[in-house]
Amino acid sequence: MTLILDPDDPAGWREADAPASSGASGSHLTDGLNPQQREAVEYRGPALLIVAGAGSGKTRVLTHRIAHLIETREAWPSQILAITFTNKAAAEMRERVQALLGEGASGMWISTFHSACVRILRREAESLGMSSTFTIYDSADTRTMLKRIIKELDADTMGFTPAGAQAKISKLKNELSDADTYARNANLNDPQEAVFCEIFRQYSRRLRDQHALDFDDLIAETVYLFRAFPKVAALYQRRFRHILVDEYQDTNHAQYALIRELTRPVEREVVDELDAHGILVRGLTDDHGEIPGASLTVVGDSDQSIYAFRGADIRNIVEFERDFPGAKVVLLEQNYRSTQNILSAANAVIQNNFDRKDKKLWTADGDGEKIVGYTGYTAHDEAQFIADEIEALHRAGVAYRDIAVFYRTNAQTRALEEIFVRSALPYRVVGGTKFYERAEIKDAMAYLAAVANPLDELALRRILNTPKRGIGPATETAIAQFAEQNEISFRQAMRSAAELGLGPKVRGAIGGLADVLDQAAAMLVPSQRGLDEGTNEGAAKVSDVLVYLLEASGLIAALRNSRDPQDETRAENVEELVAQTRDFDRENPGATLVDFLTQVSLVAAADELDDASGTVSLMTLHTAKGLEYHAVFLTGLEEGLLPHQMSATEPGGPAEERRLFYVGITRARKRLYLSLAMSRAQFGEVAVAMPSRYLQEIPEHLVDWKQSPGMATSRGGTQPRALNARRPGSGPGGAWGTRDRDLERFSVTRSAATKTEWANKVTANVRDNGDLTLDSGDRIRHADFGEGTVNQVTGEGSKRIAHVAFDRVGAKKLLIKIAPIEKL
DNA sequence: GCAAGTTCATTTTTT
DNA sequence: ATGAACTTGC
Repeated sequence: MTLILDPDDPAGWREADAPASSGASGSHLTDGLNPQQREAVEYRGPALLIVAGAGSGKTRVLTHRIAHLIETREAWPSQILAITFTNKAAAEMRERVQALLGEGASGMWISTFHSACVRILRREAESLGMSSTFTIYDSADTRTMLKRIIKELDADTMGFTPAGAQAKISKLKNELSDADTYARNANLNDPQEAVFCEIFRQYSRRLRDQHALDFDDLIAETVYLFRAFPKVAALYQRRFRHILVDEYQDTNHAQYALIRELTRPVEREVVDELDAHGILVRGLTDDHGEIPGASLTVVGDSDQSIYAFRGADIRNIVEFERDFPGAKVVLLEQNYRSTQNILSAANAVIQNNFDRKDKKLWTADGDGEKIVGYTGYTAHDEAQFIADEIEALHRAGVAYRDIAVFYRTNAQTRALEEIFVRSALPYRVVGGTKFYERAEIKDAMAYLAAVANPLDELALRRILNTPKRGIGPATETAIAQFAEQNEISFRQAMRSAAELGLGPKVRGAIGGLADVLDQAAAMLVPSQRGLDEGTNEGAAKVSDVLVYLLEASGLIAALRNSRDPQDETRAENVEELVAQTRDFDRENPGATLVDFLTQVSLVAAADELDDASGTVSLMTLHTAKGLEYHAVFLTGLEEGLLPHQMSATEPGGPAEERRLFYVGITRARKRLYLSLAMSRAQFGEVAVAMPSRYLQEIPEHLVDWKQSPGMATSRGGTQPRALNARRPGSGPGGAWGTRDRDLERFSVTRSAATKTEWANKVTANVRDNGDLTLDSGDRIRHADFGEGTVNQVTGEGSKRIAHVAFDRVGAKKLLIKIAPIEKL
């Protein structure tokens, strides 16, 4: 029996074969599963909720369920829509399903909410009166727009900020509200409200004029499309017979509504109409001539809901049974990831959250090692402990890629990075400063965006004077006004530069830019054959267009010829972008420029993770969701950081922070480290930090404190000290969280000294030992570690690493080029 | 219109 | 402490 796959049209599939009996062909898909997992794979019905505790094998269940549906011939791959949280998770799921089936399963839609919606919207753009090449604006783009709007409306005098307006608009869109709906219910007598309505309206209008959508629109517009055009909706309702949603606890109202629309039955009249248009419906209809709603499977864990700030509504999962009457619920509680000690800690912490269904993770694999705790004097001290422990793990055979360091805020990476660089520890920050957020990359991308969508005013204004070509703000405003008055686009107004009464130099510059963009656009037109066949044949590759734009616009030349030393790095970054477009062209033959722009817009932090890289991963607790590591370090476990200061005022804030901690704990397979600092620099000021309240929720016997908060404050002589501890002082034994003025003073001096010597590694110049040569046997002195003997030197050039046995603190690895050392 | 100097806010998490 | 944003002088 062969599967004949027609990815985009499952028409006629019923005639192909009678479904095989599920037992026989699906057995290898249920072997080795526990009874609950097996039920989750085999259950058939309109709605299924899988409550999957952390590490309970939910990805396995999902992939097996999909494969089972296909192998039993209950569904064609093209009838399956699976929604994951990140593109990486989607790719992984696709691979695993294909591995289970042993053959290609093309036609399945496995993607994020956003990617799936873009795909639908580009296809159906016409219905919405929009170009299929619409631009997707990221949060930086929308903030720029809002900034302009607020300025023009003088709304800043009323206390409006771009960030504030952005948050509020995003929240409204996630509730499926729009500018008009909002204005109708708003109290317009309140001037504050009235101005906000105007901001919202302007913002929406500009997006529409520029054929651009923001992140929230991607979901909301798809819902709108389905509600306004039942026939369009019916195409997708008919196609997707099985919808599976992962991380359901983090869906917001708009996403919930989208799922509701997709699982709606197709009414008889619409079915008839589809039939009349030659769309096959035979075999899909029930006795009433309707196409029944798709079957829905959602997987989630309300204890891991950590995106309420972004509109995620925990009620979606809590009230699933009410929303979908007759839904089956399967509970997965057995954990296959972590040791019992780690799970006991996680259970103890999450138990403190009220109104949750009691649920306890358990494993059959034994207690494992104790959790390790450490309290540093400063963030640098904490980071040093982490670096040392990572080295110890590595020596014990744990690969770097199997180790991760988590933190609450991105700002915490600084201290960690400084110490990791100095310790020659290979690491990678996931998320954080993203490549595509760099100014020079955004510039280059804006050129591409302006070519792909000529109505994209934001992109045009960005590149208008980048590189510098003598077009200043005055000229920019003049063009914008001319466009407004004549009701033409910004791009068209540029063509009319002659009518603006500008000088010949400026006019030439504008014309030159317009010509470059026209030329690039011409490169992208497919050949006649491509046009006839609706393919992209004959169109220039993305990399070729980018190279043309960079050279013809003078952008790359400006960076190369600049005397600003940072521009050299920027030129390299732009070249890296060119390399990335080449990769894209190679991996996606026939893909368009718009495809490239879409992919870039929708990358998530976790998508950057490269499993093959031999590096330690650093990321926020949010990014860590869904991942797992052999060893996990949870850092900065202090009041004000976790729970974060900002969460205190939010209703449900502290509970969500606790879930965040819970998510962090449950990422660890074998080893878990909890660390904090007694003092932390914030805004350049050093402040005393208190241990996080959540630490006390972990039973004492589970944690082995190498240096407890009490020890760190008292610095008593009998206690084990930090590996690079300062002189132990004397003093009364401090309790959990007591202050110590000596400590404060000490920390300030230490960190200040370190800071001056070790300015930021990216921007400022780092200490450079240059050609310092070291050999085994040499004696050196280190700023922090004191004197020691070099055992060995490895690596080449600037990557040479000294393996040093220090007299006081033992063995360390140092990057010779930048370590604060001198030869004695 | 541009470069250098000064002020100022910034830090919660992200598709 | 740092980088963005604004002001001042050429």
